[in-house]
Amino acid sequence: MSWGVMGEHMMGMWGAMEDGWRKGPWTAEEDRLLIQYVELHGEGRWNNVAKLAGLKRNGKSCRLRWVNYLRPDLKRGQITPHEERIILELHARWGNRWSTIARSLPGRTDNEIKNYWRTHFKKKTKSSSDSPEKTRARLLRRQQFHLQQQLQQQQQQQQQQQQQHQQDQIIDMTRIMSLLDDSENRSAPGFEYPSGADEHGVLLHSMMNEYAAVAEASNEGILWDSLWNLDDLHGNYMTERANYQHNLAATFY
DNA sequence: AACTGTCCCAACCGCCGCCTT
DNA sequence: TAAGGCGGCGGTTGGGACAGT
Repeated sequence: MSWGVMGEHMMGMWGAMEDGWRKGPWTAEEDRLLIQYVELHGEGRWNNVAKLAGLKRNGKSCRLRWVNYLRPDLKRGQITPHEERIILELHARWGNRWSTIARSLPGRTDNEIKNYWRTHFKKKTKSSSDSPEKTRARLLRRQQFHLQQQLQQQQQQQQQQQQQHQQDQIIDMTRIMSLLDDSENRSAPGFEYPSGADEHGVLLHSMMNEYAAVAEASNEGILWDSLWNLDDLHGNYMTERANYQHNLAATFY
């Protein structure tokens, strides 16, 4: 049963309007009204939605629905290995600043990344007690399930791909610039990075060179692989960083 | 077949900072 | 300058789907 249909079914229960506002799952009709509102008035001024669109939802609920679900530029489907690595990398640097992390992943929401981190981190700590076979089987099943979902979403994504490609190139440069900032901040008082991270600067320069080398190719896959494979050239740094990530994560759970 | 555990995701809640008046 | 409103953010919850027992 879809959320929309279910929402309609549950109007009586969920729809109970404390303070005059509806809560719970959104119906297809509510979605339609919200999309219509944003098309006409743009994002923001969410408290006006009730007045102008006739929705019995408060502003926060409308904003959340739009940002996390209805926005046309959202990327559906499973988090890719590249995205996963970016999440790990940025989480190691910024901690639970999900919205900040989300800004580096076009089409992904803070909510999505937050959910992903929680479930996958929990899985990792827990699965240490599982047998490797069990873990593999579970992952395989899940991959098959997601593959089916991806096929359905492929067509939709193809339409967005061209726009996405341009955006990704901007993000690549943003990443490099933020690393530059980070590199500068390392000398700032109070900054602590794991020992062995001296190669950070070298890594950064390698990335810059690599970026310049592959930029001409204008191939997203090559670009990202080149950037991320650099990690493997800096084993010590990565080991230290992994420890750092582990310790950081441990402070959150 | 029924129950249990796990994964995943949508949605809500409460807090905080910014902006406007 | 203070107060109130609003939007953004991170944490948490609830529940469906699915697999394992």
